[in-house]
Amino acid sequence: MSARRPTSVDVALLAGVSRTTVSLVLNHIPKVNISEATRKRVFEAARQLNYHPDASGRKLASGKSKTIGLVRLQSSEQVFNDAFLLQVLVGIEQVASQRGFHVLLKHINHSNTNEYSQLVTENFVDGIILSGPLQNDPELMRLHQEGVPIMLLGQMANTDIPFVDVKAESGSETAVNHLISIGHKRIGMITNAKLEYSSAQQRKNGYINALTKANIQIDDRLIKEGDFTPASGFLAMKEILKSSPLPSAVFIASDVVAIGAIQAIKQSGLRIPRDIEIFGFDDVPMAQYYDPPLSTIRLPAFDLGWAAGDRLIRLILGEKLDLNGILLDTELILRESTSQAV
Amino acid sequence: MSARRPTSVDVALLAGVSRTTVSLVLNHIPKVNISEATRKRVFEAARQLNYHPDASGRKLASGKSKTIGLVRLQSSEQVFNDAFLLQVLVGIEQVASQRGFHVLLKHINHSNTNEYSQLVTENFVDGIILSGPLQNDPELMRLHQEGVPIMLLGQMANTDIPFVDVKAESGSETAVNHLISIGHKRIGMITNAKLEYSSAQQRKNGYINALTKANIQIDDRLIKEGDFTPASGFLAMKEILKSSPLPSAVFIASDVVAIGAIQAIKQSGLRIPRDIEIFGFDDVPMAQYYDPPLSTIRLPAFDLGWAAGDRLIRLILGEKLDLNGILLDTELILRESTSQAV
DNA sequence: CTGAAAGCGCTTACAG
DNA sequence: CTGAAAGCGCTTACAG
Repeated sequence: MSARRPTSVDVALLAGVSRTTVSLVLNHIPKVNISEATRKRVFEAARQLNYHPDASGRKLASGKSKTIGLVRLQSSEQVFNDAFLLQVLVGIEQVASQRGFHVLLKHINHSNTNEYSQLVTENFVDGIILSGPLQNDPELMRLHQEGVPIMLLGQMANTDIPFVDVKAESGSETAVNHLISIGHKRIGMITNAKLEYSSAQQRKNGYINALTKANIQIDDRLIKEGDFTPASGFLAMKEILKSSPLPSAVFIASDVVAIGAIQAIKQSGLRIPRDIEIFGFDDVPMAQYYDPPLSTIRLPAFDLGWAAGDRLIRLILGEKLDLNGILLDTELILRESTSQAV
Repeated sequence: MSARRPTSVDVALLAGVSRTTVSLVLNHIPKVNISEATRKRVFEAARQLNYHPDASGRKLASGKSKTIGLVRLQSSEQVFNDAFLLQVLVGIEQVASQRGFHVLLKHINHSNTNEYSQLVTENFVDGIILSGPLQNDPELMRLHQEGVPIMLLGQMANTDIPFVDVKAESGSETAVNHLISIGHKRIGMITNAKLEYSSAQQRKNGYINALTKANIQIDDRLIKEGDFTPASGFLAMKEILKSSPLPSAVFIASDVVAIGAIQAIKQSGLRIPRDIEIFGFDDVPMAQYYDPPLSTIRLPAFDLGWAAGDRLIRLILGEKLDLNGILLDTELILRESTSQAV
């Protein structure tokens, strides 16, 4: 940059006050009586010099970085297909920017989970949002023990780490109940991910619950695992299509995985929903443009991000949270991939 | 956090050296002769105390934040549909983490473009990557003039701001040439975005070039504007379908916009590619799962992110770039949304 | 209503 | 081969 950056000293000099006053005024510290006239002079001087406080100076003195880290445990391929993440991200960003926080993004492979702790141990961020927590992550537990503000997007069993999640289990149950209500008895399932992801286990539980309550026998041969990608859905559906008799409906716990499964069905010459009905999960923006448009469970992705950001920031600011975790509702979205009639 | 964070003083004390030496050793400063024995002691002390240098202290002293900002000019709705962004993001992240940089993400609405300059004027980041530059952004020019390291993902006319972009114009031309080569004479187009985005103008230019060189008259009634979303593609295609005679093929400069257009075509009872052929652009991960799978122009999204990150970091480190801008190649991907035969 | 001073935790010439 | 010292630009008790 040209010239020298103006510092708070320059502003103080120009306004004829101390640096203390400059800081007090510019940061809008409440409960300090500073005359209107003085405030005016400070603001004017700052404007005139085009002064912007240096982030690192502020950070060092205050101990706060005003930055939150969004950490995501996923491989690159998984990320590429994550239509959901963007909405969450925007939710986080919006609440963060409202509160004067910045968002740092970090993708981590499973292999080196400890890489993200660096963010926090170097005081680079004031706290982190961990998306897609694994059921067993010792590094995470260590950080939590040390008092690092952490917000889980998802859930972890046997911990008191605060979280924001969606009622995935009841969402799945609703989906499968709907399939049962329109007459299906043989219902397959493809998970959204490996079961070590909490979201995968929850969604599967909902499926099991619905069938069990309806006294329908669980058939393990109709349950396959996806792993976030369309390709995994394609493969899983190929497997399911080998079973006999075929299921009349398949609940796929991820819209993105579902698109691959749909292609497998079409390639085998079957029609949706005539020959086989499909139910998704997530309601990604594209789902209504699938052919046929996908019945699914809407996840409030933006709200999820917003809530996680909001609660993490409150934690950072030292507020006590009323609840350790909150669960957002899902919504049943019926489109043409399932039959309308009862 | 429990206890007090260990500082470099603690390490120095334990290792029996000065803070200078601690800093020199831990940062692997080249060209300083420090005995192996001393180095060992420092490393051991740091390990023992679980010492991690504080980012803000380092930042303040060195003047470098080791962070780059990724700024994206888009509305929320546009972001939600941006399948492309994630791949770019991962590319940027990977090169950044290799070089020890972090990535800060910021989405900005057109309305307040000056919001992103704050990142840089507060020294929060060492430089920024601006994705989706508008053709007229005075704030950007100001930052560039001040010497702020900026890397454009896309291009801006009449500036010498460094950029990384894709050969979009020739990519479009290739796509349309292909359509011409298989016999189409009446070819429509839907842009990916409003023409104030450089990428939109480039892609349209390629379309115009191809038609012109083939001596096909441009028919403005067959050219509609998209704006990143499937919904915009749906609407644009509805318009095109009102024209008579109908085009036999439509080039849609965005796969995401194309999915909406495809739905409009199906709703009108026409078949793809039998009645109308569709050519996309971007090759988003989902494109091969469209029905029919979409012929498109592949954008090297990851490479684009990687190159932008790499070059920005080199700029930040004070290296001279050989070229002010680089252009990556696209690739023709033929699938079933266009007829195979010549 | 406002200021002088200490301190946050590093890096980096400079000196020897 | 290593250290003493200054300085980066803020904030924040403390004092008056």
